[in-house]
Amino acid sequence: MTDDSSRRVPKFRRRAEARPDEVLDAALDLFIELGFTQTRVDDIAKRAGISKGAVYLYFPSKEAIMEALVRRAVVPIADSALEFFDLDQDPRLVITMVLKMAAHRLSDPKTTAIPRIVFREVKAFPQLAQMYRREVLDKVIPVVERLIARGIDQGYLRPVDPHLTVRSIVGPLVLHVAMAEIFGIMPEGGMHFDKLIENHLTILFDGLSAPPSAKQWSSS
Amino acid sequence: MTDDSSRRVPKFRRRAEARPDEVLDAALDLFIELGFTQTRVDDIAKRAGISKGAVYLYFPSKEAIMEALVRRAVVPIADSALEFFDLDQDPRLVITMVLKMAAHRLSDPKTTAIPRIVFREVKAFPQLAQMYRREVLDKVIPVVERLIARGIDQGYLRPVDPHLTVRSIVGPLVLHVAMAEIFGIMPEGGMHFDKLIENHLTILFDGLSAPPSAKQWSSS
DNA sequence: CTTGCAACTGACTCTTTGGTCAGTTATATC
DNA sequence: GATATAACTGACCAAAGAGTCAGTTGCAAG
Repeated sequence: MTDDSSRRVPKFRRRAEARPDEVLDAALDLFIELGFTQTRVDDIAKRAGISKGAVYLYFPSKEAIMEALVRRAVVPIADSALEFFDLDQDPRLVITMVLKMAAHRLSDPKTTAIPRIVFREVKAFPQLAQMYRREVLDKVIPVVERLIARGIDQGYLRPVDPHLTVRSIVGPLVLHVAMAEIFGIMPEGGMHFDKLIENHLTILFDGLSAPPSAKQWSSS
Repeated sequence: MTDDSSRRVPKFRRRAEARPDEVLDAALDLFIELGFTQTRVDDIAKRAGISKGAVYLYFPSKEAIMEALVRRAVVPIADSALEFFDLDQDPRLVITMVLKMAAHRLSDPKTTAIPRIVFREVKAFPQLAQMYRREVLDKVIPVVERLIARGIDQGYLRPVDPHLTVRSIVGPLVLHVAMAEIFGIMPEGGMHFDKLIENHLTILFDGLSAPPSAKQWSSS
């Protein structure tokens, strides 16, 4: 921990350079399954195929594992989300594409793993929520807001509040996942993300109200 | 603990009949603040103004406190929610009323306390989630679905999937609360529930798309 | 084969905390 | 005041689990 002399060439023999990642993978599974407090460091070690002592060669504490876990996952998320935004399209096309992509990704439990952990451990690790916010939400949300604002300017969308409208766009998808995750409430026969998105997009763009010819509705 | 003779009239002297509720109140605060595992029984006792031993006079274990806590809260929730549903109205009026009422209630952190606890402790206490589902969601959701189905039959609403549409109605509100709770993301100057609901209802009923005269959109 | 060292082990310590219980206090009744 | 007993206390115990470290193992270089 003290010297870093010239002879320390990085290609030196080493039985396992991949250990830290193996530990994080093991920890991820267990933190999802049991939560942070209920997971024993010994279990993480066992699952990673090493002893508890070895874990402490790579991480100074259990909390550090949690931190590293989220840090490792957090950066790629925003990047992969942002690549679908094209601000020069009809925003409805972009929203359609992005939601379909999101739904597809959410079919894989791995996608929701990190958010789930962050949600559950906010109180114990506020810095994780901050990190997630900074690295993911603060990057993605403004882009969506800009997309909406632009859509309004260009006459595609009615004049709505971009900030609040973000919630109307993604809220249903989040709730769909959350209800299934927490309460096991889902459509018969599966999550049917495609149907959810289709149903949601219809409402989102065209509204719930029956066409003009039907009984009217004036927003008070 | 063994006899129950005739002289045991229930009005007998007793210094505190309200103790169990006091313990639950204390536990609620602490479970929200710290989560179940991080909360010590001693802390619950202290906050309830008694000693740890006294807690065990009323509850056989720490887990039993958690269980009783949710059980106590869960029944009134559905009842108070259902009183606002009137199936013979224009469903848009009903939805508007209910969402405004919900938003008002959500301004009080107490309202979200139990759901937050249930959410955080699902893995450790699956029976809590089941209880919440049975006592709250399974009572409320079907009513909303019936409201939507009826609205479609009566020509107020377009033909959508009632089950999935529930998510489009309440998802945005849930996300609004969750984002504020977890990440501190909210509109400048406060939660502005009124504005959220207004913005959401506009979209929900009339859609995001600009009026017909503008550029068109055909749902593929 | 010998040597050197990074990688690793697992028994141990120390702290925390759920749960117990022998003893104390407060109150109602006579 | 005397007595019975419900209500309560807090010191104690035992289990669990985070973190430590003296010792062991296995690989690479000469």
